[in-house]
Amino acid sequence: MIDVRQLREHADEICAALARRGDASCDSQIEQVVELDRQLREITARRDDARARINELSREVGQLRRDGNVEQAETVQAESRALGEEVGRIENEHEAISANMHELLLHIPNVPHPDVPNGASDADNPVVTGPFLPEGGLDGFADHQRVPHWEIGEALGILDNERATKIAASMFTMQRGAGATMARALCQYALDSNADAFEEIRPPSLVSTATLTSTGQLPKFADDAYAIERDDLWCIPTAEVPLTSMYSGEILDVAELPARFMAYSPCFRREAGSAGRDTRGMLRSHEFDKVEILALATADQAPELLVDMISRVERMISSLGLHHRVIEICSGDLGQSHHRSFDIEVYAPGCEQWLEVSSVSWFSDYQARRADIRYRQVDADGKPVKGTVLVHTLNGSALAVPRVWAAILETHRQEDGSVKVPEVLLPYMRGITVLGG
RNA sequence: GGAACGGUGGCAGAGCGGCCUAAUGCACUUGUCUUGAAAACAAGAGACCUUACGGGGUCCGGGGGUUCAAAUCCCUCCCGUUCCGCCA
Repeated sequence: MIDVRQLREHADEICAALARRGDASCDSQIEQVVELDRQLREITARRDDARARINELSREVGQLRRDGNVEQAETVQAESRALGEEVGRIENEHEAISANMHELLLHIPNVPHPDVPNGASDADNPVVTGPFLPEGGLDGFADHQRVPHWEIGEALGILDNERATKIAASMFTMQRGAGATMARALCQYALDSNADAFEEIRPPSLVSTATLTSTGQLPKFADDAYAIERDDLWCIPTAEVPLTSMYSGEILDVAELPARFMAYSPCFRREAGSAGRDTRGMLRSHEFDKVEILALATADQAPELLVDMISRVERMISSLGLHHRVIEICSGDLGQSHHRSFDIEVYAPGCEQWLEVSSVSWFSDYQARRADIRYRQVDADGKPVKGTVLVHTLNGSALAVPRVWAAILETHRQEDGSVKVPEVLLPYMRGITVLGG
């Protein structure tokens, strides 16, 4: 959510910033919110005055009854009762306006960072780092690398999606043998690589409706999540969901910031609307493994953390011997909650496409307002300052297993058809150095 | 799943229709005293909304109800502890 107070005072600037997203409906929504906010404050004032009067009268009644003056007490009670009915009416009005305003606010997207490039769609996302490719560029890959991973996986007996489909449904995957080992090795490697700065969390994989609303998946994207209706729980689509909500409703000490967390988790996505797309191999599936990194920070700390998180992902991808580039998401392609966002893409020579393997994003205080995560500031002497401030949140995938797994198969396939395991994964591979060797 | 008991300020913990504008203790902050500290004494201290910056309102797990008035009574949901059952 964006800040209503900001909206009140700088509506024009916010409208202009949101216009860059290319969504024309924002102007009228903001106009409505500003008007509802005005009404709400007026009604709140009326309600509070009436309540103050009731409190006063009730105290009077108490005193009169103690004094034994029953008759006068009853007169005052009658007055108070009438006021109570009035408050009830005002409250209903207040409730209606407040709900209306909240609903509108939930749909107004975050303001893009000033440095976000203008653009209409993903076609306009500029490459900001790389591409890092072999000599000869996209033509520099050898013929033995130009085999799609689903063919490699099947030939080596380490991918068995047919059986995954049999026991679950289409778009579920299953790795076996050394393939399964390598999938797990990737998770361990990603966790170990970030353990210097991030606390490891093993969060719940099912969360409440309230939790899924805090991070913005609900109410708008309910169709994309698996629901367990009987118990009113949802399967998490990413560890971002439980990690962001860990401190919801809490007030942190500024000394605790930046607070950095990482978690391995399974991720469940219904992929509604994606049926039939990327159905082969590992490019898109209903359940996959991912290691997520996330930070709660002050506004000042956020830009530096963003850069750090991106370079962590880049280093990891490079260390696996993969070819990558970093693109910045342009204003028209930016997700609803995002303030600024970068994708790390890996080139998969077998299926001949750039695969999005990570998205690192800065949400400013947009998520924190929804999740109510704040911190207390201190002054120059280190003493707590009155009041609280919302944190900024950042997160990104440190490593999403399936697409990296696929890129490894294709990139490191050797002339004899086997696949060389990247050196950094060897400590987790139980002695396996080659898949299918 | 069954039963019992709980959920109150940073923590502990009283209150069980009206001086609750929430006792008391610990921790905290600021003063006084002191060379400094400790101790003692005194005062203060939360969050949120709103404001004509004087204030006003809300917050005792959540929601609803009874009442002139609810931390306190009623309903309901959530969470916790203990015991039983079941289980990895």
